[in-house]
Amino acid sequence: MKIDVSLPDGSVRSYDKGATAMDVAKSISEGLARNVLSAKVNGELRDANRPLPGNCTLALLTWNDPEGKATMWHSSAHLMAEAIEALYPGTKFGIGPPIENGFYYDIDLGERTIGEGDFAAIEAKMKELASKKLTFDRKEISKADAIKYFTEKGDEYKLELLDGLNDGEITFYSQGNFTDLCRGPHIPDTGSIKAAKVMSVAGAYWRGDEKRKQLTRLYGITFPKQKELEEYLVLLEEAKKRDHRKLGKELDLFTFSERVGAGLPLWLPKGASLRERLINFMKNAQEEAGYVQVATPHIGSKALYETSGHWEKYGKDSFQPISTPQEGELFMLKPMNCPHHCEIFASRPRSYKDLPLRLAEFGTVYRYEQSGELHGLARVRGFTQDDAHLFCRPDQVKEEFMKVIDLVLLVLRALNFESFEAQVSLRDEEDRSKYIGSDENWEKAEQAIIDAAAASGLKTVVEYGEAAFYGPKLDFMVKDALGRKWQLGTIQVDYNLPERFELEYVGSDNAKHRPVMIHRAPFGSLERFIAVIIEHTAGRFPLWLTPEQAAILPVSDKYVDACLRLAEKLKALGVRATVDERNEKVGRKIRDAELAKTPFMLVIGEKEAADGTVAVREHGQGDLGTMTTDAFAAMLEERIAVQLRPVPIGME
RNA sequence: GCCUUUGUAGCUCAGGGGUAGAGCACUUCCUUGGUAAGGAAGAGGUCCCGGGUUCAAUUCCCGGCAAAGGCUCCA
Repeated sequence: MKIDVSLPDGSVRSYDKGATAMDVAKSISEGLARNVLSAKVNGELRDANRPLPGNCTLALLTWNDPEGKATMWHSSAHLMAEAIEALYPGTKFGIGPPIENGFYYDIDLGERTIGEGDFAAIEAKMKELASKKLTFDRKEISKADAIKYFTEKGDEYKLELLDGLNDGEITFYSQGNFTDLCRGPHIPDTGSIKAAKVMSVAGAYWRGDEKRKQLTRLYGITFPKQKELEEYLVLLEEAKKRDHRKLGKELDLFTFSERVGAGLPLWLPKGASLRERLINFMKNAQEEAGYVQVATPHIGSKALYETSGHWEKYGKDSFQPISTPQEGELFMLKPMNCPHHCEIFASRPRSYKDLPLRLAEFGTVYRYEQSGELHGLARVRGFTQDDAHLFCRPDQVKEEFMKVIDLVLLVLRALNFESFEAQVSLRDEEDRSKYIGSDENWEKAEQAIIDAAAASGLKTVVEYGEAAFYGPKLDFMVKDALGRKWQLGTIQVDYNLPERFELEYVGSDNAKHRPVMIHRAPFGSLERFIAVIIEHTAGRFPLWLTPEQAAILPVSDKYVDACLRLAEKLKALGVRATVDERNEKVGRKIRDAELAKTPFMLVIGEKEAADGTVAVREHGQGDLGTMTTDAFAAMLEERIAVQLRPVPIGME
């Protein structure tokens, strides 16, 4: 008996019945066989050493495949569990899944506690066990036997997990002295794990339920090469250095004050100027795209949010209504701009000829985020959205949506985000109670997004349960310079709010029609966006955006006057530059300007003051030589033009 | 919101039941120095806030607030 195996390259190979994915790998090359971690058989993840079920499609997964990594880390969780069981007998185990960077295992150590000081011992034990090349053995087991095993072991967590499983679908995996309830798959043996590190320890509730016992969650990561672990640790160090909270302080961009309140950022002059430049950039782009600016207050009556549905949905978790001397009068801090914009649309009769109407506002909104969620600028309670609402006819939705996609891509290009993906965020497939509006409207909106994204040539991934409560979204996830993912811009199609606000326009048929709304914010929020660009650029902002483009450094205070005149001249030429008038040596001024990440330093001494030139030094590059002031300004202008040049849109 | 940890000068941090410490930053003076830290002197603190224990609390205990990490949540 032979079976046919179709490989991803399209080839079909024939094997004896009972062959495993590993056998297939060996038949291709020894090297591949060494690197195989798991396999995808007919689209299903399986152990590489399990016999293939018959004719099938097969993809061999290695460390280069995300699913291969996940298999390795899942197995590593088991390995860590074995190490923990060896070091701390009697430990009970919860769950131990792979995560984006590594894995964790939730454990119950009883009276014992574990701290960073214990990590080294666990790592050593893991490495010792890994080097034994222990195989992961899969075993199908009856529910009764499984219960018996964990009852004898006294592990109530596993028993609870078993409770939710059906007889006949239960499997155990064993390696060395450790046996775990597990669906698998696992790597062939622990020999692929060459480097292991326990990263951190934290508390986590059993099954994420705060009413239940808190277990100890141990995070770890493993690699097939020691060198990769070292590179990973370097990356973590780099991420720490780029932390926007740290850089925000060092670069004088923003601050927080206990007295003002948690999650309420205070923009310092440099940060505010940077923010202003982002706003102007977006205003210009929007003006070209036919938007009009509007402005609305920071509060609105409670009734407004009852109409929009926000009160019902988020009222109890929001900043509570503001009362006035008048009995029964209540106002809310606005959590979104859309209700205000709906009322602008409704302020007079609208014709189909007026559409699309694109109302834009840098609107500051306030949301009561849980205290534990606040995080620098990335998660705050008061923030400014580059918000706009497009009111259009149903037949305009697709084109308008595609234009918004172009705008988002323009923004990503201008800030050098090379890598990104678009996520179609749809309703939760099961629980629909979280959303307002009819199924019919939702389906129209979902289809509109999928169509527009496809027509724009965007590659998308679909996520269920990520929609806004009034409509589905297209969210842009960018990868920063360190490969970390951030959610930035969002575009949403909404058939529901126009209904709730009874918005209408008169069509060419002289009848009333309901417009469709598109909500969109390419930056998302300025706060979050700035947090991301700080970390993406490590504080070395693009020249057009950076608060200070050049530091003018007099060699001694004899040349301060010349420097001040130079600053005036540069200002007239559109260059942002300030003079370092301190009584310090030029070496010191250069050092401080370098640390402040100022892109250019202009050293002015006797020679430059006399002939009106500047000695230019570039951040991180060193001395560029002497040039005229005009030539320097022209160089800046040219560099900025290159940074902002529209690049033909090409997807990843 | 929950768990753990932390909170000392503008910043980074040491210390410790009995009158508060360093480096950097800041002020003044000296120095006028050409591409990553010139020198000296000085000023600067409600030791997060409130309560308790104690002869005595910045230190120990309790409660709050804030921050970090994690969990849950996110219009």
